[in-house]
Amino acid sequence: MTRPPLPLHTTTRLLSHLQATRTYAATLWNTQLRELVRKGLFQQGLSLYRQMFRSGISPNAFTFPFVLKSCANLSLPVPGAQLHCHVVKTGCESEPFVQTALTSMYCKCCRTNDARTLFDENPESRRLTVCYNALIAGYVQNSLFSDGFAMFRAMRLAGMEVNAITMLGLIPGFVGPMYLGFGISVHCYNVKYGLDTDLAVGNCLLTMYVRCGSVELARKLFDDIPEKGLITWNAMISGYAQNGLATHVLDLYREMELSAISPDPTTFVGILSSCANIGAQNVGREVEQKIECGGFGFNPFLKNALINMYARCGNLVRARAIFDDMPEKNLVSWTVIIGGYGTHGQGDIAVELFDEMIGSGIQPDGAVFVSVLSACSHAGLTDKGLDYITAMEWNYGLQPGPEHYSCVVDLLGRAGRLKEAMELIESMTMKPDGAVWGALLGACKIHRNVELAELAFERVIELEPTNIGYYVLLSNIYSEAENLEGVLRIRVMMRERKLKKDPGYSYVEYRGRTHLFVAGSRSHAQTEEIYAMLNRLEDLVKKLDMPDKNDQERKMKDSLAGWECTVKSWRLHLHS
DNA sequence: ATAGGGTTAG
Repeated sequence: MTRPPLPLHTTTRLLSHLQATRTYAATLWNTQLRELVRKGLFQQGLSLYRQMFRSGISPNAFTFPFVLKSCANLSLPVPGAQLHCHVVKTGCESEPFVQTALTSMYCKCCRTNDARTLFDENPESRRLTVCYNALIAGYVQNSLFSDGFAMFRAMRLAGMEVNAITMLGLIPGFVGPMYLGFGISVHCYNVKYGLDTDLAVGNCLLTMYVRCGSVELARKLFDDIPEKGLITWNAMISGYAQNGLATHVLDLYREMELSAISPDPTTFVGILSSCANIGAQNVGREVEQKIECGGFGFNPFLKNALINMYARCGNLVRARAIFDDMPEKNLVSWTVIIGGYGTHGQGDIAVELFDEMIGSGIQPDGAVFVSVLSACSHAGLTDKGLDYITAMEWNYGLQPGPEHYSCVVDLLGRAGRLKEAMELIESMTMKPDGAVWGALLGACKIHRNVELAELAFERVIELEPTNIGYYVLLSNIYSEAENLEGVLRIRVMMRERKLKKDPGYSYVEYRGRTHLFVAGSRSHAQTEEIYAMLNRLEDLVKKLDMPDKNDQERKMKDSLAGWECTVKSWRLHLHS
């Protein structure tokens, strides 16, 4: 029954055939792996690698870069380190592609030290630009800027070639106005690279200028780039949006529509955030159409941006509809909808939503507490707000920042609890910022406390000497207290400091047209009718302010409660 | 075939 042994030459042939098949098999696996990684299916990529390993197929130098990239993107240092062992076992460690992939993997997993060890232990990596590039980018992305710069210096001292990708890794490390002049020196490197990388460096510089606080320089560079790509447009639009220059954003968007580049979700995010800031709901609706047409309707970033836009424009019904329709709401979705209800005086709904969010198991962060706390203060839910600030620290282990303290000072202040507000400020562990003292000053205005107002004012202008709003606020407090000497003193102060109040203005959209109202101006064609309507509304609100006679009237008052502040702010804008 | 990089909501 035993088989005769095969002749030796057959065995060798079989073995070499098997070897060849195995190499071929590895190639097949690699191809599949590449496809998965290219599509961003990193999880699947990793399981394919595991399958490959179990099948006894030896991975090669072409395999590792793909798998390492998957680990990097999923931020999995443990499987990453395991792969490192496989690399050593299969003798691929000196392969430049594998080395850089390993370095990058360690950096993306926040293990810059391991990446550095790898670099130091492989003498040949000191001769590879790509290794320096990976390490520089890794340091910068982990905010280890000085290490990144040191690496760049070492690279130049070693006489290594610096290329565009070195710059792409290095430039994001330049944060702060002192680096603004750096753009020019980047151009001095005059490195040769393909047009697309050239453009990427431009995009990167543009973003750097914005982050260093100069949208002007960014715009100059933008205008200098002859063939702008999608990312160039996006970087400029986001730059304006992040600096609150909403009208610039909308102008640029119109310009972009005339160019050959079509917008993508990133573009729309910037546009929508600007629409939210200036209440441009008609542009927002237009963008929503474009999103649907472009097939981006399911992008969660865009859904959140849309909810925010509608909520801030006052269209809570539409905002809520999109919110309810979202299959997976994240923390930002909840934050924007809570903030939306809060800013429109519907604090009760905001609070309900916050509790619902907690109930659904979402871990809150500082930002969502800001939105729920400000909702409480706008709706007069003082005790509820105080409960939240306590819970924030004790139940969720979040350290309140100045932005939370200013909400609570506002909360206590509006309720007339000025003494407690003051005590809270004194108990703060960090230095109070302008908004904290500003909130106290605002509360002093409501409750006519001149003495405390003077103290708050003194503190707030130390921190924000050019914020004109605070001078106006104190001047109004003096004027209500008939302290003319005080009013005069503030006026002199403002003149000395050359502070001039820009006239207030607002936009009101009506039937698809945007109307501009400037304080004191009666230039609108329907000024007379508008004032007449405002007076009627104001009378109505005053009448409703009388003691309640019956339930019916109270209900009416409730339903109009939100209107009061709207009417008042309109009056402010229309009346000098 | 394979590495290193640019834009993103509150």
